[in-house]
Order: sequence, then C-alpha cells, then structure tokens
Amino acid sequence: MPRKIDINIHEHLNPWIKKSLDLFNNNNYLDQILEIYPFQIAVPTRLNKELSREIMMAHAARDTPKLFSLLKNLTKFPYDDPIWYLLKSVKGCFDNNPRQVQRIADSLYSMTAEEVVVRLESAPKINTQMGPMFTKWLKNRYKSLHADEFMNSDTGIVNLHASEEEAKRFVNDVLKQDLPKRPDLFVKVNSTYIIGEAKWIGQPGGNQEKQVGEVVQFCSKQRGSVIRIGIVDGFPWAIHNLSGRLINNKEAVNIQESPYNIISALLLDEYLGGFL
DNA sequence: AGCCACACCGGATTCGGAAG
DNA sequence: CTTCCGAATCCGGTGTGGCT
Repeated sequence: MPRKIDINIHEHLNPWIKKSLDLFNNNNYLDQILEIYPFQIAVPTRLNKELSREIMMAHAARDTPKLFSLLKNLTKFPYDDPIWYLLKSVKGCFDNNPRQVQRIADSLYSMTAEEVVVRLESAPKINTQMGPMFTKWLKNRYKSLHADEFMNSDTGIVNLHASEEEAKRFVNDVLKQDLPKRPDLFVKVNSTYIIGEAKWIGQPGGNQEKQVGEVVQFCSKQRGSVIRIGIVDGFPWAIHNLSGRLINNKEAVNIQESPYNIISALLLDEYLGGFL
C-alpha cells in the first residue's frame, strides 16, 4: 500500500509513533522487548514412552483404526489437516468417509513412524502464549488494585486488578466506554483513566491487518475524559527490509501513518509518566 | 465447596493465490 | 520472479457446568 506520508519528515508523524519507530530501528529493540514478552526457548514436549511405542507399532503395522484411535486422544496432530478435527470429533464422520480416512492414513504412512512421534512432540507455538504476557508484565510493573481502591486512587500509576468480566463491566458501566471486552491496558495515572489495546504483530499478512485495524478503530473512538492509546509491538515499527527498500505493508503503514497515540510497550512508562 | 473436563474465545501463523 | 494479501487453521487460556 502506498504511503501518504514521507517517513523522513518527522513533523508529519505523531510524536509517539516517531519515538517508537526510533526505538525499533536504532536500538536492540527485539532484545529489549523480552522484558515484556519473555519468549521462552521452544522445548519439545515428550510423549509418554508407552504411548509413543504404541503409535509407532500401529504405524509400522499399518493398523489405521488403532493409529487413529491413539491420535484421537491427543490435541496435536502430526501435520495440519483441515479434515482431521471433523473425523475425530463429529459423530459419523469417521465411518461415513473412508476416502478421507484413507487420505489421512496415507499421509501419515508417507512419513516414518519416528517422524510421526517427533511431530507430535514438537514445541508449543509461542505465539499463542503472548496475550497473557502483557497482562502479567503490567501487573508486576505497576501497583495493582481492586476496583474500589482503583476508583478511589488519585496519585501515581495504578493498574486495575480484576477478572475479564469485572473489568469489562467497570469500563462500560462506570467509564461509559462501550467496549466489547476488557481493555488490555487499564490504568489510572493520578485521576486520569488510560485504557489501551495491546498487540504483538510478528509479521505481515493474515489476520494481522485486522488486528491493526482494531487498534486504530479503538483509538479513534475517544469517549469522555478517558484516554485511549494503542500499544503495538513488532513488525509495524519496521521501516526497511534487508535490501534497504521501504516497507509498505498495510500493517506497517496503517500504524505508522496513524494520527493517534500508538506506542511500543517499552515506552509505556514514559507515556504514563507524562500524566503524573 | 472443590475439582475436572470441555467448549468458547482471542491471538498469531501458515500457505496458496493474486498482483506487480 | 518477487511481494502482497486474506481465508483457514491451530493453540493455549478462561469461563462454566456437572459431578463428588
């Protein structure tokens, strides 16, 4: 997507966006971000010995019913198959669709028995663990208070400690924000409420642009005196690719050209400090 | 009351096809 | 040939309902 704003003319950028861009492009940003998103080493999770032996036996014997019944009890599957879930969990699908069953069996038999087990033992996808990381960091970083104390607080930075439901009620009933869910950031600086939508965007493509759109939408609907910000990290702050060409992906451009206060989580302290 | 299984939900990536 | 885009999919956490 074409850029409307020259990235080099800083006066045209929102100052917080400019700060975030500098942070990413002129520093060890990805190392620093470990403080907030502490990615762990991706360690494989070993299957119980007896089970893996049974799986390899059934595979070697081409005993499809046995192999399927063993795999049915696991959450992972050796490869991404769009039909597997239906076969294993919807009544009748397995019995009524022998061609699909055979196709999947043949897929499994095209790999070695060891490979089947290795794939089942593959490390969990770290991306699915990132949502809670921001919440956890926030809770440790700032003083966390329950709703009543939070409401009465009028000095310093405090974080609302509440369940998803309770926080959602609070933000909508008390602060009149009309949100479909609890905001990821829900803090109060002195007497100012600040809420934010936080995202990790690791790469362009896929649903990522929808996520970016959500943040921008969120920021655009300022209501009352509650301040809304976006907290975005990862790819949207990138400017040049390896060959030095300007990155023009939607995910990056839509964030970088946004007029709203969208920041890296690493700048949250500095941003909130401005309200003290 | 406490526990556990399970469905739902939010979040990110994969990968094939479209576009340049 | 390379880059861009979006539908489909997977994964783990959270909430919930049934059971003891």
